[in-house]
Amino acid sequence: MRTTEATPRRDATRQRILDEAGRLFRQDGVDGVGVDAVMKAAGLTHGGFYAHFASKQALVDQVACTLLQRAEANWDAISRQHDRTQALARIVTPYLDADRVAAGTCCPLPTLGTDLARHASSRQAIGAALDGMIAALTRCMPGRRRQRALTTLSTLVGAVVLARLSDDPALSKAFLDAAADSLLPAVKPASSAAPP
Amino acid sequence: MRTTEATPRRDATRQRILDEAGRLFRQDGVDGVGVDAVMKAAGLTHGGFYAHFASKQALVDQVACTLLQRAEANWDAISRQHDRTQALARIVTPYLDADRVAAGTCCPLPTLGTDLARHASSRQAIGAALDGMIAALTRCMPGRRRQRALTTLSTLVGAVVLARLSDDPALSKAFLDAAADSLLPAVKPASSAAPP
DNA sequence: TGTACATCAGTGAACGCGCGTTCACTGATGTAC
DNA sequence: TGTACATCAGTGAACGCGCGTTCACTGATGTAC
Repeated sequence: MRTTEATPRRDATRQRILDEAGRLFRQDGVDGVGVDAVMKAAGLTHGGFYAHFASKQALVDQVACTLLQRAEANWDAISRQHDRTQALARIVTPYLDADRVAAGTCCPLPTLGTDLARHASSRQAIGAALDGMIAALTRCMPGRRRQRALTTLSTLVGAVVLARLSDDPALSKAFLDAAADSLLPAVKPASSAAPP
Repeated sequence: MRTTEATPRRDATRQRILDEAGRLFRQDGVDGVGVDAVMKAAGLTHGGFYAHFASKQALVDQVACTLLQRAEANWDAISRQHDRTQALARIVTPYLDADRVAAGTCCPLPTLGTDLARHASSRQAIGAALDGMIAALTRCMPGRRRQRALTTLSTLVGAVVLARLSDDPALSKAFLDAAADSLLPAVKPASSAAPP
């Protein structure tokens, strides 16, 4: 890798590579997207990649950290700026947005979760971001019960995994809507067995 | 691929390949496990693979269908042989078993979900098995509410995804336990359930 | 201001390794007589 | 029962393609004077 100073143009290119890689990795998986495809999406040729990243693995690490830290920062801000109920709605609703899931701009946990569990690298940064997301969710729970935040996150992640897996668009949407209804009881008060 | 009759010995070998592939694919992902590794795990050399399967893709399809249909049949039987509450416990408890998750013998949805969404093939069979699993879960819900079954499945899948992603064993177990507590509100006893 | 030179981001051909796949062959099992 | 032959499951060397990686080169940008 060439080791040169940072430069406006260089930084912009690097950011474009990161953005496109983030989108493509979430859509087709780390192993399903080559360096070639990432660079092409960024409007470049594959050879230039190594002027920005030491290896594909380094790109994967960077993408994972960036996306998770961004998600954590977002949830953290929301959970501090709003009251419990509204904060939860502002976290859950966009998370379960069907368009976002389809476009590959959703949370990295459902789409890259299994990939990251395997390409295990920089797991420390991943763990820190995960802890932050849990802390933000806990702030949204009645009584700040962490256990309930863990379950909420599980439901969110599982719903997106299953929505992506479902061939039938109706079933796909049903998973997302069911999760939203269950996690935001204010919208639909039918949910009976919510443990206090 | 050689096209010969079925034979006891042939069938046993084929089954061994399927079993090992199922375990390895769930542990390390479809792209993380080569034909070589699968055959080695089955006590054979890689060359013989194509006497049993037309291609690696064919093996992936077969493994996915087999595992999902087995899970569906298991849930279906449980949901018909027990009352609602106990059936749910017999489904949820082994699903969230930490040892099973670690050993790669858990449900294929969390581990292969994203893989299958990408290697999209035989999605029809996958969809059918998924429908069956939802139907079985619905039978366990008060009022047989399908929406609640969808959420339950999301929570189960998400908890396993997150447990596998977590570096910290304590956090990993916390995801599984939180989901179990949330999905089995009344019952506390750890009923030893039958294997799939 | 224009010219000469240095530096830089990006190009694209080429390399090499891994992995899916093929195939000629082998040792074992089963069968006919 | 033993011998000869056919069939089979599995072996392991080899092939070829894809993809990560390297590198000599190019055109553009910036700087010195």
